[in-house]
Amino acid sequence: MLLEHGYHGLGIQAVLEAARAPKGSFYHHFVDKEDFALQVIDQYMAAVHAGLDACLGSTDRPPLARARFFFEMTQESYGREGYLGCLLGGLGQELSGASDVFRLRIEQCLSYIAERIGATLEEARHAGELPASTDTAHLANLLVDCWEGAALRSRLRGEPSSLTVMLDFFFRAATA
Amino acid sequence: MLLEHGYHGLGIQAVLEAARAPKGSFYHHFVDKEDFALQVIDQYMAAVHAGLDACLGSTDRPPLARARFFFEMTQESYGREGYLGCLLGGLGQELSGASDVFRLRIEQCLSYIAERIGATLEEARHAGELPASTDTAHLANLLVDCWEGAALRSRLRGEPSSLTVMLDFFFRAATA
DNA sequence: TTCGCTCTAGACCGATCGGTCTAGGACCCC
DNA sequence: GGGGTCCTAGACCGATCGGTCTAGAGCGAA
Repeated sequence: MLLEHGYHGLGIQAVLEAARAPKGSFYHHFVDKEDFALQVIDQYMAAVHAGLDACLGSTDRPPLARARFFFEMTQESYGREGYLGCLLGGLGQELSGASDVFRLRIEQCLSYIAERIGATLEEARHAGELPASTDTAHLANLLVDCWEGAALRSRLRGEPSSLTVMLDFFFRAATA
Repeated sequence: MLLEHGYHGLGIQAVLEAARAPKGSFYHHFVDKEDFALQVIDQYMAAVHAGLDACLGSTDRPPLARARFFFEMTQESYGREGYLGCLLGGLGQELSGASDVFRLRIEQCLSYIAERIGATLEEARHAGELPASTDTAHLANLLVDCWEGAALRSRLRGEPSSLTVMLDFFFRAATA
């Protein structure tokens, strides 16, 4: 719901109705709306963490394919939710002009993802999949940024082609 | 203000105070809040249109450099506003899950920008700056998407390096 | 002078907002 | 049985929300 309506567009009342929970319970579990949203982000990141572990930690693919696989799995999860894109991108855009708490948290999340991808890209570099001169940390951050842009476009169009086009372009260019 | 606070985070009262306008005037000029925001988008697009004309229409640079110049000028305008990123990206992320009016309008705006950039990339292709096999329409859409992602990251960090890194990567890859 | 149009002005409205607070149920331990 | 903890429950609160509405000022044309 937070992804669909955004932070300000989603009222507490609607959350309660969707969860069939009374207000007392909400404020027992969360300090306030901000805390709720931050916890939703944490939960989202737990899922991302699990996805990173599953995709990057496996050994049945070479490193570069493992990095790509993570994004392909992410694309599938978007599809299951109607191509509403990425929660981090959504909240990041909505809230970073007005809230440093969210801005820094979301920057931290994206940096974490880039760091994990970067480690795999470094493996790919050592394995000769990427040019030896590649700065894999920079490349990973660039990939995450471009992915967020493609996710926005996927969201606007309600379909996934921008994601696939971006991945194709990116991985072809990175290996050149 | 719409860029800083987002649509729902910005109340009419704050707009009125900033503009030193009374409510009667606001509702005289705009049907409702949605109309106001759509008009802000139109105004933003008028500025983008002017920037596209100025950057793409000039003849003192080759086509590819003209395309890049548009994004560099855009980056400068972001800088003047404190690196809050792109209004279209911001509103697109905030509103497209809940409002088809905004989703379609913003998709239209981004497509228009891509179309204009695509025409210049087509010139670049004819001039031999891009491989003959390049699908310039696809490439332009990809550039706009990646730009939006880099703009989000610039916004989160409050600085422009993601924009420059993305442009460098993109233009190097596109010409390869 | 009168009329019509454009625009400003702000009081007012009902609804919704996020959050506070009191009450009570369930469970466990002494 | 009593006390403590955890949690549910929802009435209540003041503030803000987007929008409506009435009044009036200014201007130009007839």
